[in-house]
Amino acid sequence: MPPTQVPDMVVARLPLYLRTLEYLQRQGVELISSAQLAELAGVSPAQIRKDLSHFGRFGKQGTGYDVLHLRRELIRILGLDRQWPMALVGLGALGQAIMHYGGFKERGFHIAAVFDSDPDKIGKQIGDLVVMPPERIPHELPKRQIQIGIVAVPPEAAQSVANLLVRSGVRAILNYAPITLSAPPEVHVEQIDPVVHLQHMVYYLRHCPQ
Amino acid sequence: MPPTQVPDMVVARLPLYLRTLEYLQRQGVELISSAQLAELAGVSPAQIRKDLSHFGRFGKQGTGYDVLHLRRELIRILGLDRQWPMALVGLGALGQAIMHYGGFKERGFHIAAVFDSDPDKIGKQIGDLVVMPPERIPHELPKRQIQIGIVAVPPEAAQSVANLLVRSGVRAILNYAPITLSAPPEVHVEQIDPVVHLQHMVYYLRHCPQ
DNA sequence: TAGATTGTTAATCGATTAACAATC
DNA sequence: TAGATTGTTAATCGATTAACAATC
Repeated sequence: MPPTQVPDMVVARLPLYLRTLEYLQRQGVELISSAQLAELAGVSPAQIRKDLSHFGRFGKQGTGYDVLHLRRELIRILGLDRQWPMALVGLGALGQAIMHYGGFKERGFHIAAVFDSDPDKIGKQIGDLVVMPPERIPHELPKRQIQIGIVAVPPEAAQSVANLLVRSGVRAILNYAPITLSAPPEVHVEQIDPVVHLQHMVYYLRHCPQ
Repeated sequence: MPPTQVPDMVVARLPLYLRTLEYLQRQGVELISSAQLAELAGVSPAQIRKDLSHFGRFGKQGTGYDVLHLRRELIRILGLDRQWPMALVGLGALGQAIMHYGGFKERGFHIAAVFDSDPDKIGKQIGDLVVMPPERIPHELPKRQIQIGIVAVPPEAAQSVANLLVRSGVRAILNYAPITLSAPPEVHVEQIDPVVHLQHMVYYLRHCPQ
């Protein structure tokens, strides 16, 4: 129950469990064992039980876990029982794709402010938002209580955008620029770089027979 | 020198080092110490030296690493000294964004075949490719020597697309569908799900003061 | 040579797994 | 009750870090 100090690797797996439970719910499954859930989530049964034990006791011996109940508990633990507004910086091809990505709204996230430094884009309407210049970040973010920033600018600009976001009260940054951002320890940064994943896998294509 | 058995976590970090070296090269830096490289890559100096030691000795005591030389070595180690053609399955909003993502070509990856099951999309020209139905995957992939697949279909369809890719000789899958794919151990699967990253970070927004 | 930094070993740290008592 | 599966402890495993001899 008390999140005394949960390892970050454990927290990182909770969204995977949640996603699997949502999948099971769509399939109409009501009850699931740690063994079955582990199979679907790609981890070991012991790991699921150990991970969950950091937060409480959610199963029933001899029976397993109630899918709907465990899902609700994970939503509560992760803090997903509310909407999370985000700021998107950068409206190039990538930024526009992020802007229109359907997966956010479904799961409680939405883009509540958009910024780009291109004069041709500033003032343009996108959905129900108007593109603003980055100088407006320090004013707009606190006003809209935005704590999450998405960085989708070229790598040269990414660090200065991140600094601006941090100065404006952002505490979580999802970085799509192919560069490692530095940020104070209280700001959480995660990175999405498809090429890094591809390069990682290519190592094995080259080093494994066939 | 001999990749006797390198831990996967080490291989996973090599692309980050490579990316940092490319950044340094753009900045005109020619020589770098493990301490400086570590700072930029967001890891510890000892970890960089330990990681590299699995593959050989690339530095010079008292001096550090030659940026250009270490970059070339990492490219060779990762198997990036060639072009890698990929197959993209799914041409919804996400698939189209992936199709037009500029980061691939720059770094030696390109989409060499596109598939979608929508009759309205099949036959359409995109760049210099023609959209084909998924049934063509087993024929087209071996013909074009494609070993990498990108999955960008709805979650319900993702596992069956993955199965089809595996049967057609793919050995690496980059999965954008929000579901954990199962695949035989010789096939490497990596996942990109921005919402999982956001959910992970939100835990700390909720659990840390302020 | 003196100073700096690597490459490598040994020590520490933490995460995963195995096993089983508790219990539904 | 008998069977099944959790929650939890202890053992294992592996990754990271610290430290320093080697060496440029």
